[in-house]
Amino acid sequence: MAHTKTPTESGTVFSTTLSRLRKEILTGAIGPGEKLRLDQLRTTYDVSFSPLREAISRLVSEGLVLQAADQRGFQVAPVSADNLREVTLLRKSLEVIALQRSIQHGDDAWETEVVSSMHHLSKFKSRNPAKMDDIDEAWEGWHRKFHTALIGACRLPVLLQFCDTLYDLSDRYRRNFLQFRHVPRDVQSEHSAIAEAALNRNAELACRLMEEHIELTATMILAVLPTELR
Amino acid sequence: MAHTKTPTESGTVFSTTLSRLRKEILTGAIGPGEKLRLDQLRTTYDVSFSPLREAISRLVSEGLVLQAADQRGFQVAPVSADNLREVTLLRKSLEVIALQRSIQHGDDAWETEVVSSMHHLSKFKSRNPAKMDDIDEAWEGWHRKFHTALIGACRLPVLLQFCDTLYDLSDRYRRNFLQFRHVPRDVQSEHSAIAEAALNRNAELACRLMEEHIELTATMILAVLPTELR
DNA sequence: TAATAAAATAATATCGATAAATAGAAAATC
DNA sequence: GATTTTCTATTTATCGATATTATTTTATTA
Repeated sequence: MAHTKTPTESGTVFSTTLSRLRKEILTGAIGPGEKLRLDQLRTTYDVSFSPLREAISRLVSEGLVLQAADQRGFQVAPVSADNLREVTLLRKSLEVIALQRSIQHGDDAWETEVVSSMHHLSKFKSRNPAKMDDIDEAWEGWHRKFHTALIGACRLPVLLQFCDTLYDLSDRYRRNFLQFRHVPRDVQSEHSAIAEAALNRNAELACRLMEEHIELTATMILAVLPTELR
Repeated sequence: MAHTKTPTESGTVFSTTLSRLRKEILTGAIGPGEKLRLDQLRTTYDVSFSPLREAISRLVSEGLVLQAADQRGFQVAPVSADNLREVTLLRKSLEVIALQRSIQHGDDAWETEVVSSMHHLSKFKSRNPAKMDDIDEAWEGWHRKFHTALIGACRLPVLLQFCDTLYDLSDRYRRNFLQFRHVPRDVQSEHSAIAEAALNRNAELACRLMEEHIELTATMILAVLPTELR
């Protein structure tokens, strides 16, 4: 079978499989606690075991997948209020460190990135519940870019890695439990306030706003989290 | 070939390969920046590609191995003063959070673990430079157990994972650059002071001592780090 | 009928082989 | 002589098959 590669997909089988798996877990297409059946995934993704297992193995380090005991495979990490609280606590602690340094070191390129991602994000007036899928995916992309841009100039690559992991871990909660609900909140203003403070090099304010932003999201998720998970 | 399994080795091929690789990188048996030749490792460890690559993939997430561009394999993460400074900064930030909570929540089992690992560690009067290998490996084991025990009761599993990763990352510097040097320092006293403060539930003191302990080690490594790495 | 054991089934972990890509060496060109 | 090009050798990434382990089903016994 001549494998006809989709032009948009590039890189190795491993990396595309990793992205695909991560996305399915973040969106909830593969739900919390769900068992990962290797043979089924292998068929669905049309790949062999090696790159599939390699991808899953990465997600284990990231905490999105749990490795059961030997010979008993993998499962998507379960969700719980405790886990969300921990992830939120860590995200606040680490993003504040990163943001503070980023504001300190940020150069022109950094400002450009912040302004640009902020601009793209602000173009989504209201997240139209009609044609959700496409728009949502785009919004999610820019939202992540925005948060990444803000802390991107901190010059601490290991920390950025941690922040990225924590973003994924909390993102899963938001996308699984907050997606289709009406939230009484002006996220747009929160974002622009953070961006403004950052660009004005007001580190203290920016960090405080960021903490509040992260905390508020977590609070809203906790409020709607099924009781059996609390 | 009937694969005769060594009785001491247990678990999957993957997990033993992961441990072995990690150890070789931490000790410097495979040095910083060194390329990982898959076929050579495969022969040395007598395993096949799948579990080998899976193990390497994990080490990439941990930051001990770098994945080069597609199709260009892996290399052990290089060392640099900047990286050591970052890892030190993060270790201090995160271990303090963990230690503070651990002191807050620690129960009898926690106290026992701390006392026990402290005791074992203190039995190594001076690290005899003669029969280094065996003694050093044992000391390294208890040293890690001690640090793990201190923060073990924090009830933040994700944080513990981060701390473990950071311990590895800084441990590599210590074992590669400080091992055979005489250090003008009473590490034993530092450890017992931290343990005492923790058991007395004096979180503030314990955290301060821990920060100093981590910082001091880093300072000494930086002092002897080859100039081209600074 | 409940509990246990045996057999069948399904899933995982690992292997050895193949295909694809890169890096290095030799030849050709300017 | 330096630079580019082609060919070869090495190395990586991926595959499909096999062996091992867990789970479910069926049969057996108390």
